[in-house]
Amino acid sequence: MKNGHISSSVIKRLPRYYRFLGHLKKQGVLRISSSELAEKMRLTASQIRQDLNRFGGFGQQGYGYNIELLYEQIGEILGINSDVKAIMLGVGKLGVVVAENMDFKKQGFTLVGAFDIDQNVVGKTVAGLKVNHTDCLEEFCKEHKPKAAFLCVPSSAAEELCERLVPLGIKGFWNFSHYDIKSEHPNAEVENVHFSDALMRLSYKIKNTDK
Amino acid sequence: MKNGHISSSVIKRLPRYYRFLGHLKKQGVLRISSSELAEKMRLTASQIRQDLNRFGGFGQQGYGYNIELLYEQIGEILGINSDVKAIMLGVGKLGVVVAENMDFKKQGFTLVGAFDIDQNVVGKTVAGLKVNHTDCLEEFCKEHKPKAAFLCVPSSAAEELCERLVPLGIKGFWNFSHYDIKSEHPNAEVENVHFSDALMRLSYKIKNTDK
DNA sequence: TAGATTGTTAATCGATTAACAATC
DNA sequence: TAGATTGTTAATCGATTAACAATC
Repeated sequence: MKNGHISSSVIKRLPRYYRFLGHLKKQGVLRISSSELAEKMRLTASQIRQDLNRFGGFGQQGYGYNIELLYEQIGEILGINSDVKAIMLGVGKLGVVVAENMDFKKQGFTLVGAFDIDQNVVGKTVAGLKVNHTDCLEEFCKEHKPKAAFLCVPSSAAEELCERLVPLGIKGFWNFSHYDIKSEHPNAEVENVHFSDALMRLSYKIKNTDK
Repeated sequence: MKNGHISSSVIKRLPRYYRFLGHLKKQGVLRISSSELAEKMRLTASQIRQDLNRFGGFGQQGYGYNIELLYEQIGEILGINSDVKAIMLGVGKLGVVVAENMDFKKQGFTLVGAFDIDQNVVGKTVAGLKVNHTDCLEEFCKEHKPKAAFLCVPSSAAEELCERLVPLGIKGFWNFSHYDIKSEHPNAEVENVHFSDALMRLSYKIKNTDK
């Protein structure tokens, strides 16, 4: 929209750039041109130059891009180095796997709390945190002021939770539930992880190959 | 591209339509107009009519869309009713959660096999299936001819696995690893579930709100 | 029939690609 | 310097939105 605004098409591609650059860096490659990178990533050189240039002139004419530097820059853009406090809602099987197997620091988050309504779960320790009852949400948020919520609850619970979380200052949701946060809370930032959506699209694609 | 080709922008929206229609159906709503649905989903009525019309005239002038019917049609388009054989690669914590908590039938898949290289896991039962050693992959695929693979392995293992799976007739990948299948196997159908990508984008969005 | 709402064409907007002058 | 490759403008392509005639 306004100048300086970065389109979501560009943002969506950033983590992939970050991943490819990370690999190249690990392999000890020092520089790469937009056309070489384009070939690896199956994009056009033009698109890469356009994308990167939205954020500044990271390249150098006649040379290309310094991988180490570009990797750092993209990380910075994505906020990898920030430290956003996040809480986990729902500590069922999925919540536990997510909480214990992700290194949130690498994405710029710190998990500061975990909540569930199940008395069999409340009090247990997950990812080094004692699980609180969801009743404590208001109190906890007023004290710790988390800005992100990871929703690993059924969609029935998600609706009510979002109604509470938004006024409590939660700005962003990492949403594993099927509740459509964006349509009810258009100002919230939302990243959905809808397993079944992905599977349905895969089903479509498999059905419609070579058409 | 060619006429009859459905753009991926449209495909991406289909599961969301399906979800909203499912809710409306459950609520007992019988019909809906494109403008009512647009308001609920925060889309434009135009877009909804365009999207649906790619697949046929499901609506009726002066009336709108029959919810039950449209729901069924979109399900059919997505291949919800097909029965694609799928295998799970990697039965670690994530693989187990995915295998045991998804109702694959609802997305048109049947899980017919599970594989791991860890001898502590091989032989165990997951989602009703005995876990095989990955060494048996070739034999198994020749016998059962699965068309989809669910990759819940580290990216180091994913590369080699894809090299084996593609020649074995796997057409589609549901990829939880960070290995970039598409850039090495451009003809494979791929749906990525990259947890950390979503988190990085969320980080970006939180950092750049109200800009 | 009159009113409502689709299907569909045309207009607009945005994203991608191509081209090339700037410059390392 | 000459060659390479960026940054950036212009051209193209595709997706979204608007408009309206068709029709239930």
